[in-house]
Amino acid sequence: MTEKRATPKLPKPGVPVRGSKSGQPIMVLFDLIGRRWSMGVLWNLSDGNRTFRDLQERCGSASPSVLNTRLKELRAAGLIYNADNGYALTEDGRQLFDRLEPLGDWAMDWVEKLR
Amino acid sequence: MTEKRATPKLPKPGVPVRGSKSGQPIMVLFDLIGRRWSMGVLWNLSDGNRTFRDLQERCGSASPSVLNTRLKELRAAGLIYNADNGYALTEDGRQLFDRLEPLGDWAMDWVEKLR
DNA sequence: ATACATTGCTACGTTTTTAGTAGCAAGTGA
DNA sequence: TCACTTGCTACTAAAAACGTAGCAATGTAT
Repeated sequence: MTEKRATPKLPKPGVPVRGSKSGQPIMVLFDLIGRRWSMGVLWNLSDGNRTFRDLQERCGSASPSVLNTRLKELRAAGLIYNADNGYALTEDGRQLFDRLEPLGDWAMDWVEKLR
Repeated sequence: MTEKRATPKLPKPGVPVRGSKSGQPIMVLFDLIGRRWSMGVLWNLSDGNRTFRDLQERCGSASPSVLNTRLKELRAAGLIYNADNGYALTEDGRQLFDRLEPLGDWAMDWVEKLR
C-alpha cells in the first residue's frame, strides 16, 4: 500500500457485534447466523420439518452438542420452533430463508468457476 | 468417569471442504462465509475500499490475526482482492454482496420486532 | 535528518468454541 | 420383555478466536 492513507469517511457506522456497544441490525444478524451450521440448519429446514437426527445427517460433521446449541439459539431468535415432528421454520425463519435462497444458485456458479 | 476413550477417527468419504462434508455448493459457501467476521468484512467492503485498520474498527472485536485469516480466505475464494488503498470486492464478491444486501433491511425489521 | 506516528501484519499465550464420541431416558414396536 | 430409535446431555480433545505485543515499512512533523 503505497498511497496516502486517509481514513475514508464512514457512511455507515462500523460496528462490532459481540463485545460491543452499538448493535447494528445486520451485524446482530451476522453474529447469529455467521456461525457453524446456523445457515445450514435454516437451509435444511426450508423444505419441511426435520428431526434432530435428520439435521445431524445433513450437517455432516456437526456434533450433537453444537447442533443443540445452534437450535436453541435459532429458537431463541424466533427463527425456528419445535413442531410435533421435529423442528420447523417460523414465519420469520421463512422470511430469512427467502432472502438466503438466492445464494444457492449463486453458489453453484461460484463453485464451478473455482474449479 | 475419566476413562480413556478410543479415538477411531473414522474417515467418512466425501468432499473435504473444511467442515463441510457434503460438497454441496451452498454448504461450501456457508462453510466459507459462516464464520466470524466473514460476512461483516464483505458488508463493510461494499461501499468502498477499506484498509486493514478500517476493517478492524468496523469489526469491533476481531483480532488482527483472525481478520487476517478471514481476508486470506476471502481472497483465496476470489471474493476480495488487494487494491492499492486497501481491500476491495471483486466482481464475484460484489455479486455475493448483492445477494446478501437484502438481509440488511430484513434485519432491521427483525431486530425491531424482537424488542 | 531525526524523531515519532501509523499501517499492515505476525507471533504467541489465553480463552472460547467446536468436534467427536459415549451414553442415558423416553418412546415405539414386536 | 427386548431390541431399536430418537432427542439430547456429558465430557475430552482439538481447533478457532481473542487479546496483546511487537516489527518492518512508510508517512509526517520538527
